[in-house]
Amino acid sequence: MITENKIFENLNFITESTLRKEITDNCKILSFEKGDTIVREGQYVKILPVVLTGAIRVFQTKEDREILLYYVMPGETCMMSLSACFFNNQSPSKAVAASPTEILAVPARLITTWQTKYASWNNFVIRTFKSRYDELLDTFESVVFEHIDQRVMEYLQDRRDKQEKSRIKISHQQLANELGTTRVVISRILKQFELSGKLVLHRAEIELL
Amino acid sequence: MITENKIFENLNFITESTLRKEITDNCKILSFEKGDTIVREGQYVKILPVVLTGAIRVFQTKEDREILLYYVMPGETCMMSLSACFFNNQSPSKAVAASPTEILAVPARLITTWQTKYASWNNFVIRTFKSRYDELLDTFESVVFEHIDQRVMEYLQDRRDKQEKSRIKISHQQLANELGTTRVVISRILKQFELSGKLVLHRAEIELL
DNA sequence: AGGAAACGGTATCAAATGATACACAAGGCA
DNA sequence: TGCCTTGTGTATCATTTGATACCGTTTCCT
Repeated sequence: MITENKIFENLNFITESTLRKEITDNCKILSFEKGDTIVREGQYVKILPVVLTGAIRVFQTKEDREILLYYVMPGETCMMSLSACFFNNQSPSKAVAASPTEILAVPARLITTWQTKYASWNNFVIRTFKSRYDELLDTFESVVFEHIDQRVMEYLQDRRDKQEKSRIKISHQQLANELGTTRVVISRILKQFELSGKLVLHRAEIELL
Repeated sequence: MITENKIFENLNFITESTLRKEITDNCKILSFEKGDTIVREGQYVKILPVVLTGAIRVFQTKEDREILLYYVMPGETCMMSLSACFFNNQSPSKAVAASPTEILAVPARLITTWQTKYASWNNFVIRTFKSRYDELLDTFESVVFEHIDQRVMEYLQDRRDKQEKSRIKISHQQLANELGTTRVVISRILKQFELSGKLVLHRAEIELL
């Protein structure tokens, strides 16, 4: 079936055929446009979104500031929702589709059931907890011990390594929102980097050298 | 037996008697003096420490700066070790006994076994992942969006609420190490708070009003 | 008692970051 | 074409935080 292909080509770590059947029987696919809000701050979460295509941006806000927590990529799920589902909690952060995105919506009640029943699902859950924690700890360390200019450079290098292109499409405002600072600060820092020959600035695009 | 009492009076969430037996058969109790290092940064972790008495302080360091991640209290375990055990990883942070501390040392290999076998253990694992994540996220938010003076006040109020005493035994240097800043900064802020009548300073002790 | 170590107060200066304001350019769209 | 939105450069000033230095006090240890 066409639907099953779409699901399991990104969820190939799910090996048990009985689990595959449970998934197709109990879950549905939801689609979001770029910019759509998937989870609001403080929302009670009833489903676990597993990304099939696209990406979800999870971030924190305070007044007009934002800071990125992480992106949920295909085959991954959202830490917030996962822990919120386990304990019927509110999500502490916002989640927005970073591009046109399709998710597999897993009903909250099945998460724990499957976890005791299927090794691969349990693995998925544990792996999510662990990698999201490590990620957050990493970001935490940067925020605590590093200056913004280093964080900017690391962010750009990280992006470059992931996309394997040295031109990164992002505006100064967006970059500020990723790092929890303001546009002016970013513009100032980027200009310094350009003057010292580390990168070249284009409109809404940064070219690392 | 006296040992079993010591173990399970703090681990009363472990209900299965078979699991209790496995614990007494396979685990041992380790004792640490205040200040003893339990896990070094970058160490491979072979056992999961579950605190029976005392407390473990888990924190990050960079040069001469420190910042608190969390305390592991009786009946709790350390997130780092847990995730390090699951994936045979290095611990990203340091752990030190905050007071004379006894731990139950669970061999790493049993963590996953028990997790699929015993509901209460699985619960313990998931609960640990979740609460440590929430804690870290909370600290993260403070560091990103708040000024140090607010963080100092929140730290003190938090301590007061936990110990139910308005006199908090802590030196300025220790407080700086909890919050990732320096002694002079803390002294300055505390003096402001004292002048504005929010607290009274004593030697190595802060009295909240 | 005497000295070392820990603790805290404070002044001075520097650096990092933030806030505000304004100007101009590029691109989209009616 | 003309206008509006978005993106960027940059100056000025304020605030926050950090670094350093020096001093006096308290506590601990021998």
